[in-house]
Parts: sequence; C-alpha cells; structure tokens
Amino acid sequence: MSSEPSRKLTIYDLAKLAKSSPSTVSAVLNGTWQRRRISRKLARRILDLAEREGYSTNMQARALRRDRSGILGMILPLYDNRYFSSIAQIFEAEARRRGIFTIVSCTNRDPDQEREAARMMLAYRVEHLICTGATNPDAIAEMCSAAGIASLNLDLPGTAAPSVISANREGARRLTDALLDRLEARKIDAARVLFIGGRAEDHNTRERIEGFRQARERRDLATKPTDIVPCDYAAEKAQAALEAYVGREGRLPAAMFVNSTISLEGIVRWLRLGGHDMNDIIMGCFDWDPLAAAFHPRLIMMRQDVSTMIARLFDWIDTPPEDPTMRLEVMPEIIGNSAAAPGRG
Amino acid sequence: MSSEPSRKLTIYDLAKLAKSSPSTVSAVLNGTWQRRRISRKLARRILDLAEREGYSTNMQARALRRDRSGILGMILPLYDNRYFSSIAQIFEAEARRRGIFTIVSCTNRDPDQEREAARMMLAYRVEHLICTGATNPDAIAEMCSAAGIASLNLDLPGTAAPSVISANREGARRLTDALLDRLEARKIDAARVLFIGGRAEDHNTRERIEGFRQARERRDLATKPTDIVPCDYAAEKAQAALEAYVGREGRLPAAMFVNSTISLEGIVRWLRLGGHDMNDIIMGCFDWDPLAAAFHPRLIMMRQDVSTMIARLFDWIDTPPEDPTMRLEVMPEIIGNSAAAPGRG
DNA sequence: TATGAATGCGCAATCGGTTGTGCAACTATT
DNA sequence: AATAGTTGCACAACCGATTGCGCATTCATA
Repeated sequence: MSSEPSRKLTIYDLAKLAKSSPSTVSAVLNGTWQRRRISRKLARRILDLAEREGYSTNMQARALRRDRSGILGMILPLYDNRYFSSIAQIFEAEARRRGIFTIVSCTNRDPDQEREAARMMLAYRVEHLICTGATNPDAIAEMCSAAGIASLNLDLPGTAAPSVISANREGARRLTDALLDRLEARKIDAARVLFIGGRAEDHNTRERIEGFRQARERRDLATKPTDIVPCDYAAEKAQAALEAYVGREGRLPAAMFVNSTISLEGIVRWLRLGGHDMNDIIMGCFDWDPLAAAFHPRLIMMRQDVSTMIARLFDWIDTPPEDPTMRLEVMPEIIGNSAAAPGRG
Repeated sequence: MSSEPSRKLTIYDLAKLAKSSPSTVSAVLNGTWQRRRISRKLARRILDLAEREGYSTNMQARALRRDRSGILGMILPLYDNRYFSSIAQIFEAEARRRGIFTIVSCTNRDPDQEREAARMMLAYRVEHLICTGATNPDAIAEMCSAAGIASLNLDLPGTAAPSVISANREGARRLTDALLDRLEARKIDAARVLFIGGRAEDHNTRERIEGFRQARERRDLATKPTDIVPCDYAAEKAQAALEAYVGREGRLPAAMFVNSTISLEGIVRWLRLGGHDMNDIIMGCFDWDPLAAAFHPRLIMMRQDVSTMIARLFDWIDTPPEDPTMRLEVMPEIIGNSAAAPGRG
C-alpha cells in the first residue's frame, strides 16, 4: 500500500509514473489493450502499477465519455416484505454476477415519489429502468421512452413497456381451490369464504379476484359482492375490514383468501385480539413469508417465483422483446398444501 | 411535450435555442444564477425552455466537473428482515428529503462481497459510505480512508470509523429481565433459560450475551456455557441447535432469548414440528417483526430504534465527529411486555 | 536494398457540465 | 464630461476517461 494520495489517482498520474500515455493506460485498464496493440509487457507493468497505487476508475468520467452509465435502475414500493425484498436481493445478485451496478429506490406506492425517483434515475442515465409494482407504470414508461431509455415492468403490468408478472389469476384459482378442498374435507359450508386485502384498482388484485370467482364458479358456488373486500394492503385496513365483515355477518368467515402478508398481519392481529383460534378458520395468503409459515403451518401460501421472474427480466434486458406490450406470466408455487393438511401434523 | 429528441438535450442545445451561452444556461439550471448576476428575465426564459424541452441534467458530467457525485452509499447484509429493510427505507427517505441520491447494495454477510461493493461505490465516488452490519467494518473503513472518503458504521461498530449502534448490552439486560420476571410470575425455576442465535465473533452478539449474563448475575443466577448457543443467524442453524440442546437436557428450556427474527423462524418451526405449545415456553427476541408479534402476542421483542439511529447518522454526515472512533448507542424499545402479560390477554 | 505490412504507442478531440475571469453597457457620482 | 461602480453575460479552461487517427519502428518479402 503506497502512502495516502492527497488527490485521487487518474490515468494521467499513472501515465507519468509508467512513462507512458493516458490513452495507453486507459486501454490497458479497460481491457481494450489487445485491440489497440499494446504489448503484453507494457500492459502488465501498467496493471501492476495501478494495483500497487490503488487506482480506481472514475465511473463518472467513463460514463460521460461512453455515454453509458453501466447502471441498472429499479423502483420498488417497499422493502419490508419477503416478496419485494427478495426481488431487490435477487435483482442485485444477478446484476452483480454480470458486473452491472444497480440502483434501487423505494417509492412507497406513491405516484409522485415514483416519478421523482424515475427522474433521478434518468438523470443518472441508467441503462434500463425496472419498474416494480408501480401505481402507474405507464407514466414511468413514457418518461423513459421520452428520455430514450428502455423500461420494463415487474409485478404489476403496464401497456407501454414489456411486463413480467405472476400468473395471478391462475394462482388465485389454485389457492382458492386449496381452500375449498379443505372446507370440503372438513365438511364445512363453503358459502362464507372471504377475499380480503389489496386494491381494487390494481391489476393483480383484480386478477386474483377473478381467479377466486372462477374457482368458486366451477364448483357452482355463488360469490356475493360482500365476500370480496379489496380494502387496500395496510394491516390496519384489513383489520378494520374483517371487523366490519364479522359485524355484518354475525360470525367469522369459514375461510379467507388474504391478498398479501401485510394484510395477513392485520387479520392475524384481529383474530388474536378477539381470542379466536387460528385453526378454526382456513386461511390462504397470496404471498409467502417463512416466519408466518413457521408460526402457522396450516396456512396455505402462494410463493411468487421471484428467481424466474428476474431471470426473464434479464433475458429482456439482454435482448429487448420486439413487442413493447409483451406480457409474461410466471406461475407462483403453492406452499403448505400437503396432503396431510386436513389432519393435525 | 416536444417531439422525441434523437439525442439527449444538453445545455449547449438549450443555449442555442435560448440564444444564450452554455455557462449562463448552466448557472440558471443549477440555481447559481443570482450569484452570477443573470437577469431574472433571462433565467425565467431558460427555465421555461428547459421545462418545455424536457431537459435533464447529466449527473455524470456534473459529478465529474464538481468532483462530487451527490450520492450516498450504503452496504447492507440483507433486505429480508424488518430491521434491515427499515434501515434501507428510512435511510432512503431521509436522503430523499435532503435531495441526496442513495445507492444501497446488499452483500449477504460475505466479506468478499462487502469489499467488492465498497470498491464499486468508491469508483462511483459516493460522498459517504455507510457500512451496515458488516462482517469486517474496519476493512471497508480503510478502503474508504485510502480513497479519501468518509465512512460510517451502522449496527455493527468498527474502530476505524464512527459507529451508530443499538445499546445491545443494556437492551439484552432488559429483555432478559423481562423473561426472568415472567418466570418468577409463573413460579418457574429460572435455571433453564437458553440464549440462542447470532455469531460469537460479532460485537452485537457478544454484547447481548454479556447483558444476558449480567441480568442473571444480578439475580444470583448462574449461567452455564451450554445455556449460550451463538449458532449463527440462519434458521436451520437455530433449529439444529435447539434440537441438540433439548437432546442434551432432556426437555425444553423454560425460556429463550432468541437473538434475531431469522433464528426465531427456526425455533418456531422446530417447536411446531415437535408439536409443542408455544405458550409453554417464554420467549424473547432481540429484534422486531410485526407479523411475529401478531402471531405470538406473548413474545417479547426488542425493537431497535432505526429512526433515531438514522437521524444520528445524518447528524454525522452533516458534521463529521472529530473523533473517528466515536461510538453512539441508541436504546431499543421493548415490545409486548405489558403488565397484563403473565395472564391470558 | 527497397517495399509493404504489421506492431506499438501517443496525440488530441470529445463527452456535458462548472466556474474563474473579463469585457461591454449602463448607472451613479463628482 | 470624466470616472467609478454596477449589472449582465460570454469565453475558455477544466474534470477524467475514451477513441479515431497517425506516426515511428520492426519485420517479412521480393
């Protein structure tokens, strides 16, 4: 380790030290030296020198000159559930594997914050912008296309950029089927099944509601409007909605389709506060959380296949789809629906 | 909205359009126009033009020239628990409030990934690097100081940069006290209390163990070495460690100090699998998760005060402490230890 | 011993902002 | 009317990389 450089080392400094030129040093350090016919000997000397002196490329200068930042941007609603946090982690890991730098920003499901974050990412000239669970993906996609950079949607689809999402309808159908199967096994009337959580205006919730409906329809079960309560995601909202439902109906639902782990939090809290036994009610959750699974092993969960979703995303980053309205659905996996489920484990 | 610009708009384009000069346009757009005595009229004209044409400053160019990126970097072990995810979220929110851009990278508690992420952040010339829960904070601090940029530690302290951490020892003492109080209330022998989870080589775990010991000592309770099992954080490790403990002791511990929510996951799973009743055992967890709290309201949790920790961090970003080895401890809050706790709620 | 090709490297322009400095034109002062 | 001060803006030199181009050498071939 050499002594503290008072100023950051540049290729000009290295060129002087190596008695060479900045262009040569640059070529050596960015790996294009063979193409520029720099001798292996000189290359090695410069590389050693750079290593010894602790040189680090100024990415701003590189980005400016190359007109490519080497950065991938992602906006995300939140980090604080397993679904979104694993999206961030797997996205980062995959980008790192490819030597790409990532910037992730969470925007709290707030359209203004989404736009502002996108504006910043565009100012930093990210090469792609991944728009995850955005309230208004098309607005972001438009900003991106105006800036001439590609955008992709994840989790919630848009019409202005390609989207990778979960197979929400089919997933919801399967989750509902699992609930109905358990009711049948316990010979419980399937009339009182409640769908709770999510936003009526978001695509995923609408699809899941549709899947829920279809699964019931196929068994000739009617679904009342009051059985479907997209009361937003927040735990408190779900708590209040369940309270209201029980107030109206006079008793607990026999089964519940809970639309997210954050809604589940409210549901569970409400049940606990009321002194209800979790096992008296059959629950499914369209999302996955290992702690919840540990606490309540009879809870059925849909685990969205984040690895596959991210893999498809990178496929599109590598080779952009010709059709910008392309939509790809990835099937989630059902967890906790073992055959032994009806009995006590 | 004007027609699609084929090339990204620059201050030179704007200068031409406004029949002005690049330096004037620059001054107007970065807010220094008053100091440079640009007339209000011209400034307005240029601002309107920039707005109309959808101009966006090239941050790479700005950063290069200013020699300041305007970026704050943070490395983080993971996103997938509430503690770290709220650190990321609150950090971002606070930075956004100040108009600072952030880059967060998670490094999976892997020293190599930590160094690599730090190297990248330094290459992008972040202005500060926050090192959260790093396995080797001093190594990162050294890299930073060699590059001439300030670093700060969060969650796990180092000796080469100022650190903001939780009051682990005192927090652990209080959590242990809560466990012992409950044992007393139930008139249960306090011999069989198990500390489980974490890494013996990390500072926080050592401090918590010390707090655990002290709380027992103050009640004249001896602590056997086998009562303390820092088996790493992973759920599987905790699961195996508990299994081993029970195998040795012939029965369950009466109470447990679980060192993280991820360890808690393994503990709860193991208890469930064995058909044990969660309420037969008094549990505390040094960390907080609202889903866990909802599922198990008698679980006592220490919620680390992330908001305060981040606030202190930004204090130091604003005015760096004179002493680089400075360490600040922020008291965590105990959750779920209400007076009504011993009875059924 | 010419001639042409290949090898090895440096020159200088460039990316898009920022900022020290200078120079008109205008206003106030004596 | 001459001088000094103020106002309003443009010039041009950077920041640190990248890259098209060109010029010496050296090597192979005739």
